[in-house]
Amino acid sequence: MVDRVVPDVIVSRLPVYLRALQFMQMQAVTTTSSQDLGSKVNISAAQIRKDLSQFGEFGKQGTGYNVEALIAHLEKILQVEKVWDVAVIGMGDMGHALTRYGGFLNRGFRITDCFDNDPAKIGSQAGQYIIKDVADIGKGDCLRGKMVMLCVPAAAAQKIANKLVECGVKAILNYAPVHLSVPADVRVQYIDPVIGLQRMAYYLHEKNE
Amino acid sequence: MVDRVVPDVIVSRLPVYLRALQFMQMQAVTTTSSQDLGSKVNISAAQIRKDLSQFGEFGKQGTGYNVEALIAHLEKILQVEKVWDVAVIGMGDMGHALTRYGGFLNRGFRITDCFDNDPAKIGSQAGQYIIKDVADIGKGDCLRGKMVMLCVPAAAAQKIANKLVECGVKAILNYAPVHLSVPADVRVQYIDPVIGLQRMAYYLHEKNE
DNA sequence: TAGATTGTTAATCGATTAACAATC
DNA sequence: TAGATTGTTAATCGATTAACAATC
Repeated sequence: MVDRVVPDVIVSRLPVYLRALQFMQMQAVTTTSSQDLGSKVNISAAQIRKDLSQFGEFGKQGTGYNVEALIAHLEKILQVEKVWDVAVIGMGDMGHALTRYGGFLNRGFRITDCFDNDPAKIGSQAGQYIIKDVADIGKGDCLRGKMVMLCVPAAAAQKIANKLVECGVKAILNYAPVHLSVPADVRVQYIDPVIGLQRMAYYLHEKNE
Repeated sequence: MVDRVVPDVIVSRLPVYLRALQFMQMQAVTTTSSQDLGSKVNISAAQIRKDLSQFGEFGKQGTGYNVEALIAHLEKILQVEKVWDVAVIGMGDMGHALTRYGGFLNRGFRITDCFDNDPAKIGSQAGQYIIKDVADIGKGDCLRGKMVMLCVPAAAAQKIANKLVECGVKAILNYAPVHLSVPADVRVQYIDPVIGLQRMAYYLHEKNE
C-alpha cells in the first residue's frame, strides 16, 4: 500500500473548510455543496471536491454534503476530534490574551501550562494557571507530545525553540517575529501581524494622505 | 508598457525576506547571498533570486546583496518606507494586546484609532488611545485609506467589515475566526491561532497520551 | 423523470528548480 | 586569476480548472 502523501497546500485548506462548516452548523444549516462552501471561503468548487477526494467520498450526487457528517470527517482527518494539550510560553500581553481566549476548546485544543522567565511572574496566577519557570522546561515538566504557542520576544525565540525541540515538542505556533530553525519533523506555523499588514500594503494605492 | 502583475505568492514572501534581512542588520551583518538568506527562511536560493528579479537587480555577482540596500528596496516595493495608519476595532484582550505591541512602528505601521461598541469602554482610555464608538465609523471619523485590525467576535465581524468597506478601507487584518466576504479590491489577511494549530495537528502522531 | 451535484480524469496553468553564461 | 554568486532561461514539477459520466 503506497500511502500517497497529501500535499501541504491541501492540508492547510482543511481547517478553513472546517471553520466554515462549523459556522454553517451554528446557523442550523444541515446541507451544503462544493459550490456553496466554495463561495463562503473564496475557493473554487472544483478545488474543494478535489481536496476532499484525497480522503474519501463524503458527498452525495445531487444533494451535496451533510454538514454535520463532513465536520466529523474533517475533524477526524485533522485529528481534532480529540483535544490537544497546548502550552503557552511567554506571558506578556499576547500570552495572557491567549490564555483568556475561549475559542480553543471546541476546536480541538486546550491550554494546560504557562511559562515565563520573569521571576516576578513565576509562581503567580494568570486566570486559572500558575505561571511556571521557563528554566524548568525539560526537567520534570515534560512537554513531549504537546503543542506550544510561543509568545516570547524575538531575541529569545530561537533559543527556547531549541529547548522545545529537545523536549520532544513537534508543533510550535510562533508569535515571535522571527523565523525558527527546527528539524524537519517539527512543524512551525507563524503568526506575525506585521507580515500580514505588509502583504496588504503592497497593494494599497497611496491614499495615506 | 505591459505592467506584468507580480504573482501573489511572490509578494507574500517579500515581508518574510524583509524580516530576515532586518534581523541580520540588527546583528550587524552587512552582506548576504540568496544562499544565505534562503537558509534563514527555508526557501531555496533560486526562488529568492527569481522573486527579487521581478522587481530589479539588487545583487552583485560574486558578492551577493548588501543587506541595508536590499532592505531599502524591499521596503520601497512593499510601500513600508512610509508609516501606515491602522485602526483597531474591538478592544478585547486581543485589541488591547495589539495597542501595546511595540513592533509596528519600525516596520511601517502605527495604530491611530481604537473602537469598541461597549458603552463601558467607549470614551475610556487604553494606553494612549481613547476608545471610540464603533457606531461612529463612517461618520466624521473616516477610515479611508487606513488599514484595520479587526478583533471583534466572529458573530460581529462580517457586519463591521461591510461598514469598513463602505468607508473605503482596503486592507483588513482579520483576527475574527470567520471568512470575510469583501469586494475584490479589498484585501484581507487572516490570523486565527486555531487554524495554525489544526494545520499542525494533522501531522502529529497521537502522543497526546 | 429532470435537475443538481458528486468524484475523477485530462487539460491547463503557474510555480519551482536546475543549470549556466555573465561578471564581480 | 580563481571562486563565488548573480539574473535568467529552459525544464520540471505540481496545483488548479474544466469537463463529464455517474447517480442521487
